[in-house]
Amino acid sequence: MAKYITIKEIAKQLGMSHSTVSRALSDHPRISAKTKEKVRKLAGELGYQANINAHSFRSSSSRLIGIIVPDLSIHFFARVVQGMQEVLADKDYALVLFDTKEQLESETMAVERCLRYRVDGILAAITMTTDKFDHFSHLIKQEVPLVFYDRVANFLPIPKVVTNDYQAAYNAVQHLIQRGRKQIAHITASINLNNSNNRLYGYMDALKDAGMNVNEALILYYKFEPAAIETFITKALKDYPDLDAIFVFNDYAANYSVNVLQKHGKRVPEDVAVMGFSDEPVATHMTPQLSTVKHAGEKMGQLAAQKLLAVIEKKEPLENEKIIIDPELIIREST
Amino acid sequence: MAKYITIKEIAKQLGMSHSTVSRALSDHPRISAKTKEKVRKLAGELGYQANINAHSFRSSSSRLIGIIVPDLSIHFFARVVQGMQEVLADKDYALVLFDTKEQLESETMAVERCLRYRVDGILAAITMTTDKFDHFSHLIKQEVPLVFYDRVANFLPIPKVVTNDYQAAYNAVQHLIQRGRKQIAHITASINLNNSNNRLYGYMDALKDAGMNVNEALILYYKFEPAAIETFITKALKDYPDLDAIFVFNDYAANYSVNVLQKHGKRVPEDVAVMGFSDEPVATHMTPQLSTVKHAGEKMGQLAAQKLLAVIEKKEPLENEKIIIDPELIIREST
DNA sequence: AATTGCTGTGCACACAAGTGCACACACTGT
DNA sequence: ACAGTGTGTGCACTTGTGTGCACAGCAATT
Repeated sequence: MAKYITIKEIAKQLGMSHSTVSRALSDHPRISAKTKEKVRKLAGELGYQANINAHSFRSSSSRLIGIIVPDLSIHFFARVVQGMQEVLADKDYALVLFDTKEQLESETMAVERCLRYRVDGILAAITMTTDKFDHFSHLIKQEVPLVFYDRVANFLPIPKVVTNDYQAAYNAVQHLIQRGRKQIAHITASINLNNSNNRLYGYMDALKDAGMNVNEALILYYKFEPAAIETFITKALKDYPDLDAIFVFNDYAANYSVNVLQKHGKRVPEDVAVMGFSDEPVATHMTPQLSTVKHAGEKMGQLAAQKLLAVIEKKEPLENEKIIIDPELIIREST
Repeated sequence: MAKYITIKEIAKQLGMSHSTVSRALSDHPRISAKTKEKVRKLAGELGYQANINAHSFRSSSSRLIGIIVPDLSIHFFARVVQGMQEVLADKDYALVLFDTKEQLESETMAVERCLRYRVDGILAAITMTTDKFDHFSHLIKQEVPLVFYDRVANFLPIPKVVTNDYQAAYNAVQHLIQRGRKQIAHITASINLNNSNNRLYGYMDALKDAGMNVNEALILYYKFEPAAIETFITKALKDYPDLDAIFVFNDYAANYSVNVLQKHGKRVPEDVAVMGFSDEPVATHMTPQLSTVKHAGEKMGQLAAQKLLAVIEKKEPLENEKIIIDPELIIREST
């Protein structure tokens, strides 16, 4: 069992009361310089570290922030968490991490655990399967500071940090059109996430605004079975031999699409341009390097953490504020 | 401020003492079924969650495990953390995450914070720049359960979970030799990590055992400046036109090496075979797909967490045990 | 010399939850 | 009727830290 050093131990060794030690360590004016020196010296030697646990009682602040992440192995989310830590560590908060593995059940459990650990606030991105929100409503009722990032439940009246998926998709498709592409397919996620829906609407509107038709046969609602992409592209190439661009909702699926196209003897970008979304590492590792939309993970993490701190520290009531990170196209070789 | 529900609140609303509520919730035999029912009903309605903080006082167990990671955005480490969570969540531990960004200073701070939060144990991988170990010695002195994973300080007498880097590299190079390669270069990391050193020794011994010479001119001690790889390969191709394989210490650098080779008009694997290390997502996303060595992140996380739990629960003294995960070659297109 | 002021220290309590112990009450048996 | 037994509940104390308040000790002022 760990032998943690407490102020009591220091007090015992110095023959003074624990309150004197406490005051000496917090540089209280009514403690003599001599006593302070003695206490600090011994604390240093013993490697004393204040028990945050005990401190949380009096201050009713645990100095813990709950981080709810759908899948940490997605590079974007790892970057978000890094951004959060940068901001939170500065203010002496630690991160309690919960990876929900895209499972609603894990998400509910994560929220419960956050309550038990009495976290000072929660940063959450919902799973792809989240269709109940009682656990979040409950947090709001108990006035636990909560900020959504990236994957948000729009109808819940709390701050949210998101990328402008609609605009990003619109710009991406507009870019393809400006490159002279006439027949642009789209692969989207067949789930109830605003992100992919907004990207879908951005795609549609960009086409419409350019006077082009939206063709449902050229839209794949992808359910994360790679084979569906191959089937879709094969059929699309047969039915629409003039297909000359695909806009894909994430870089992994875009990479897979490129592989399928190349298998069919299509050159990318000469025959078919491919545009991804997120700027994951894969984008620069593929051949050709993928044009994509920057999904600024670190920045999103920082903004979300800053917003949460503002809510915690200023005791602002939760507001339905939306912080939007503007999209940025990254044009590489695939378009 | 968050309105957390306490047993006191429940007791107040039901007009009984908090100890009765406490006993009712823990199904104490001396509480009537009627009382238990009333308490449980109200607890459910109010969304009561026990305060782990308060509980840690009496049990002197915070139910927190400190996770020290060099860089969460490296896919391998994200997988390790996921593996850890799988094991720890089952036992009702939560993860306090510290990303050290490969900085010794951050690592020292992370250890201090772990002490302040009174974590029940720590899982750590050291940074590439860690050359002082006082912070870890201090943990050992205070008997805080500690297990190293992947990046370990060998001389510290605590459990470690590692992949057999030597054997993995040996097998990888042996595979290249079996494919008929005669002139095999190696790119290693020029840092004091056992991992890359062991991979280097594995490379050397595989060559020697096959009766081949180790040529220092064909070894690059890489300092994470990509330009160095281009310079190295260009010079190696000029000086040794028969260069027909490169074994690289990680997949990202391997991917970059493939790009450089292709730029020089070399076909991979026909002219030069390339072998990576880690099986990061990039390995399957590149063209050609990269042969590499499996670096089983999730499994490593699970093993490390299990070992830590064993130390915590059985109160085993820290031992200098080494858990070795056997290497597994993944042969794809690049060899 | 007595009073006042100032400074340093210690005591007691707060916080949330759990537990040993004591006590109250109901019921049983003699 | 009363001791004995069993059951349900509350009190008080525990944990580490910080803070309000009281008080001790000493110096300065009256």
